[in-house]
Amino acid sequence: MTKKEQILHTALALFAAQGYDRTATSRIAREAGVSEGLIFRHYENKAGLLEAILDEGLRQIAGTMEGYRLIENPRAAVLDHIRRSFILIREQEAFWRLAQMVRFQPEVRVGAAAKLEAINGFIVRQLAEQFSKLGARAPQQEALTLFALIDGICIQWLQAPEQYPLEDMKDHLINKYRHEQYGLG
Amino acid sequence: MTKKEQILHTALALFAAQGYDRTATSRIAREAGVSEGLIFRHYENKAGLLEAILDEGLRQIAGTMEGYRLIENPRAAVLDHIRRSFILIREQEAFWRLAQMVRFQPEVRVGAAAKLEAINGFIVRQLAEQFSKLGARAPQQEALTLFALIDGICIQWLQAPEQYPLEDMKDHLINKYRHEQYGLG
DNA sequence: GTCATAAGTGAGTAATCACTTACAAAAATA
DNA sequence: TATTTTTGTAAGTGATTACTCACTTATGAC
Repeated sequence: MTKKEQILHTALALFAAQGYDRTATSRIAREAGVSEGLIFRHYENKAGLLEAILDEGLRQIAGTMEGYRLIENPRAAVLDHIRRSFILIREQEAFWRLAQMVRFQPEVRVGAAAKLEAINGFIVRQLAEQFSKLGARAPQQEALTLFALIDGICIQWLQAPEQYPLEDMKDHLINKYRHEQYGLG
Repeated sequence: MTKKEQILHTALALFAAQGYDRTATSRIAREAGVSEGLIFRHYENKAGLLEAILDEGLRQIAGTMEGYRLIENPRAAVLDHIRRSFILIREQEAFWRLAQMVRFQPEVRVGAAAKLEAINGFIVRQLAEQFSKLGARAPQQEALTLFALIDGICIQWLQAPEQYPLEDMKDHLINKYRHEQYGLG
């Protein structure tokens, strides 16, 4: 791992644990084992470091959420989306925690919001298409519902990872969406 | 409005708009039309001011969520919960935005987390009871699902209040939970 | 009216922090 | 080998900020 990567990695861990504003660049440097100046050699400023972290995380999310259209059966596609989402939740805990904290920070919204909204929009559109194929009366709302549900579960879990029954919720969700009849409603 | 209330009110607005750490106490004082020293006469420190704000918000939420047990019909109770939740979302926008931002901040979690979790626990328990009466196979998971869903919708809306179809989602949710058959699944 | 307490002010301060700068070592390039 | 570029460091620095303190003004209680 290069020192530049070391900085990124350490900053993610500290930002996620204490918050962006409460993490001093001097602390990042110390824990990463580099001089403080090096941070500003590799990244324009502290905000630039944050944006690099978010970019890297979003890149991985986009990667995981790629193989969408490959699945023909719409119900299988929805279930696959749920499974992939829970994998991402578990694998990227620090990133999600950081993302949650800076989500409403105006400064950040400018930089990373566009990319995040692009991914979100893509996912919701894909989901809506699947729900449409399943005969849902309001596919758009169904898609937004599932999206919000996964988001909400992720947040609840982040708040108490050792207590929240994440695995149970995944099974419950999959079971729910395996049998749901959208045409009836 | 007393100057103490003025401080609280102004601080909520600024914290919600810019974030807790990015809001200087000098700024709060200026916008509230008081001297900076007065803030520390009425509140022990900046964190104490934040806690007072959160306490006040939680008090109102607890109030709105009180009249629960009054409703006999379990399905009506669930629908009532959904309606009350959406009212709270709309009425307390600034509070929710602030709550979202500080939700993962360790320092805050110590103070306000206990109260919030008490309210959340109460709500989830009530919901689980209603779902149980409705014959749900997994009432606890059903309750957590609805809770996470509302939480997720709130967050999505907060992120783009002018674009997110909050009213549509409320109608969709109510319609969904009006007809849902929990015993089948 | 007097006194005690509460409300309010504003200038000051110690500490923190993001960022700079001057310089050195290492690596790449020729 | 000589030179240019990249990577790295250590010691600042100016600005910001939460909080204090000495002091003044208002509010009751008796």
